[in-house]
Amino acid sequence: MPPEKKRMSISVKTRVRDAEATKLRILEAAKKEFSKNGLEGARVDAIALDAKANKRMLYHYFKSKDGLFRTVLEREYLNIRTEETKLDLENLPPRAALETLVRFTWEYYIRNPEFITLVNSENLCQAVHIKNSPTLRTVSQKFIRRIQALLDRGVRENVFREGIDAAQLNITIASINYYYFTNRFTGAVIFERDFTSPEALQERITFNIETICRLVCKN
Amino acid sequence: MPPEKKRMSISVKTRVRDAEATKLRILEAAKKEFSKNGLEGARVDAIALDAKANKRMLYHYFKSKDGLFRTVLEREYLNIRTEETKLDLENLPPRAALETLVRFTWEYYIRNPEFITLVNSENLCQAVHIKNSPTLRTVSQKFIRRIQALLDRGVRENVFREGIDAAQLNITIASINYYYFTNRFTGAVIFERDFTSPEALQERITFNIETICRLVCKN
DNA sequence: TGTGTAAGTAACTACATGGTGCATTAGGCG
DNA sequence: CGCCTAATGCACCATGTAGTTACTTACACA
Repeated sequence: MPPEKKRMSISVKTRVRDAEATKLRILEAAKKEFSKNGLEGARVDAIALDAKANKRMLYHYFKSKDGLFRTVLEREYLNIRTEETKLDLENLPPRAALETLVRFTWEYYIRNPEFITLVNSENLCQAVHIKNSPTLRTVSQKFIRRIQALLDRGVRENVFREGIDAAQLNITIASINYYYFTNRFTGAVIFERDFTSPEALQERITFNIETICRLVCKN
Repeated sequence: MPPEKKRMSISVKTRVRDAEATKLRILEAAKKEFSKNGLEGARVDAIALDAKANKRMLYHYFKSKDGLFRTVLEREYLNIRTEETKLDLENLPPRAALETLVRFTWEYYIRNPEFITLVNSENLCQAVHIKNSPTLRTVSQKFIRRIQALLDRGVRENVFREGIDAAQLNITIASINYYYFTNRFTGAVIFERDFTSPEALQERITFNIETICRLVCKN
């Protein structure tokens, strides 16, 4: 075998042994299983099976079930914050920027339903896994400062009301979108509607944008 | 023994065997355990122990772990709806009635933190336990109609905006209160605040009332 | 081409779990 | 008072669980 073919096999050819690929398969499978059944309900055997990996690998790379959960969760938080970063809030008029933010949050939850149940699991165990994550702290701070800057700009341009706290606003934006999805099953029983029909989704996002605009904007 | 003493023992004396009391102790213990650890995380042995009852009793009265969870959850839903019924929304000015409703929801979650985690568990398993509960359907319908009546009255009295849907409003009121509590642990990490300090609670309920009033009221 | 190391596998363990069979006992009722 | 039913208790089971031990195999580099 010529040496260049050997070299290629490192990066291009489908390798039989590929640590990174295996790790990723495990993480993807874990995300599915944890979000579907919760932290306690998730089965490591099921994760290993779905990842087409051996259970031993899972413990080799992530130490424990909780270690695996921690990694999954941190990746998910990083992912949403990264996507948020790409939002062009600074170059839009304040009101449009605000609406963009609300709509992004909404659509992110639709595209990533796992995120919500993972966060729920983490709160059930009182955030033990992320409590001491400096990375998470840093990206979160950045995000809040960005929203505060948007609020300040809106006030300067005389379109936003004064004295709104960025953290409170963030919590409210998250809540009206998050709650709708996480409680859609009990909601379907109580309100006797299909929460996921296109019409229902349309109605809700419209309502949510209205809610936030009336809260933040003048008039 | 005189017969009246025997009679008394049925209702007054501490009975060694008292089905209703045992049931109640099991239900209280189950509520604690299920809300603390989730449906999958809860241990029937722990429930029996805490209830000072035998595990056999638990299965005798509630058939299975899921049967017990169903009973606990239905009782909790009935409880919040019953308390809501006592709210004097009909005799207050519309705006005050709305504020009363928001404040009640907030305080109910503070007084009954278990409710939130129980509902989260139920949504994780896609509401299998309450899906076919006619009681729950009935009380929920009543509640929504009552809010719709309040909205209508507010419009007639020219203090509320037209065209607001009672279901959407209910979801929003629940969400801005519920989310704050259910996500207070991850929230503490992300926003670097104590979500449960008296000042934080005060700030949040004020913000939430403002949010709802600006959404519903004219001006 | 040979070799050390890291990737991968299968079988296993120790234990905890939800759930039961069966014997026992309290107490309301005739 | 004595009987019959419902409440209770104990010991047990089958199964599933997270985590591990001991081994094999691919492959990057010399």
